[in-house]
Amino acid sequence: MESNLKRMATMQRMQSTGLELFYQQGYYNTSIDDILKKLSLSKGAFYYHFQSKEDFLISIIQNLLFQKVYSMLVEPIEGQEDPLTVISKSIEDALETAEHNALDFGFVLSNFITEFNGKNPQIMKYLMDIIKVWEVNLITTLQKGKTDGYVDRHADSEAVATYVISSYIGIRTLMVEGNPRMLRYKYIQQLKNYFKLIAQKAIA
Amino acid sequence: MESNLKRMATMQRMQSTGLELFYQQGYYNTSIDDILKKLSLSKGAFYYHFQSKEDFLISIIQNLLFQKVYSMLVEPIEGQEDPLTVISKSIEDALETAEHNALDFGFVLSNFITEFNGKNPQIMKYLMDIIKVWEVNLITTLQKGKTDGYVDRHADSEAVATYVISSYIGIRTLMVEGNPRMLRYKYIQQLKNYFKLIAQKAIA
DNA sequence: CCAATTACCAACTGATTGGTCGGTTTATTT
DNA sequence: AAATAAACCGACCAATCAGTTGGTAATTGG
Repeated sequence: MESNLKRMATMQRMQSTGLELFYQQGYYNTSIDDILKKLSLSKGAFYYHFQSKEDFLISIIQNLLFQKVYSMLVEPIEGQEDPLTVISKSIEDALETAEHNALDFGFVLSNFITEFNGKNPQIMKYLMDIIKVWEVNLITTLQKGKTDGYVDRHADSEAVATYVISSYIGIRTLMVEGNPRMLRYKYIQQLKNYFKLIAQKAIA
Repeated sequence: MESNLKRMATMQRMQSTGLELFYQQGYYNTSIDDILKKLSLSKGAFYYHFQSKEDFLISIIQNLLFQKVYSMLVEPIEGQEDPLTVISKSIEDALETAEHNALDFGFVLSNFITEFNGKNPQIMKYLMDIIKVWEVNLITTLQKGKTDGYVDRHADSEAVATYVISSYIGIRTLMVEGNPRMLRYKYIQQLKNYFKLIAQKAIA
């Protein structure tokens, strides 16, 4: 029974390192040996815990990635009033994380979408499901914002959500090169401008 | 002298097929044999014309990709009056191309950026240079739009350009899955809303 | 304390890849 | 027509990779 803990601990270590390397080098460009070398583990250990490289990836997406995206981009918005403020805040936080050090999980997600597009429909489904959760939450929050008087009633919540997600994915793609700090500043500035429009009456 | 034409023709065929497969399957996931098989050519032919796979890719980026992005996203805007209208038109056209059939080169560009990020700085530079050309052109056109009275003088042209590029890259990433037609519609709708703001006075 | 289960090791396999090389065919020049 | 060069062929090499297998070390329950 206690061994179950060790099993989980080892699997977690593998998943965590796997996500890190998959993010840095891409899934197809990262060999299982790369991951194992970093952990000082052997092939046998890997295939004892996971059926295949793909099975390993799926477990990472559904366990690690989903949770991280959720806690970073969904939870901070959920049920809050003044949606436009909390949405821009959550995105700004995500971009700041990205700028300072390392793993911005929203970006990991969009990287994976790009990498697996047209190659692995099953993986794509898991990834798009995470996007969907974010999207639905944005829409719900925006709609609630309408009844609470924060959002213009004429705004198309679905379209706004799409636009927000798009611009976030795009700015993260651009931030990999160039001056991330400046890019973030410019981006947030325009996002807030855009939100002003939605907060107004009878324009959107 | 005449043989030079044959050389160029063969190289063009290789580059064209190469770009198509690199776009569909990714660079690292496409073997040289994949390309040669499609062209009924041999390894020898490939290495007669190109030094390496990487050299091949660079030639594709600098010859094919650059020109295509330029003619699709830069040229239609260049020197035109009423910048906001022509910009949204050019993006709408690009998305329509993407939706209907095949190669949307702006998206090829952003796919490559994602794939080579952190792996090949040299390739990244070539790719970001193309983005830069687009960005500079957007900024120039927006600035000209200010003096011509189409764009609000208070608008931050650089920030607007960044925001436009970001959202385009993002929506294309999303369009790979889901309903591309609807996504395009929603996106363009919001882009035009955003542009209304910039056309107004003293807000942006 | 011992047997059984869990966790892990590391050599190996078969397939794929980028790249090489000696040779053949096709076109051009003289 | 002969000689030269350009264009292409395809077998081969070394490296890499996902996955297998037969074993060993550590843990645990009886």
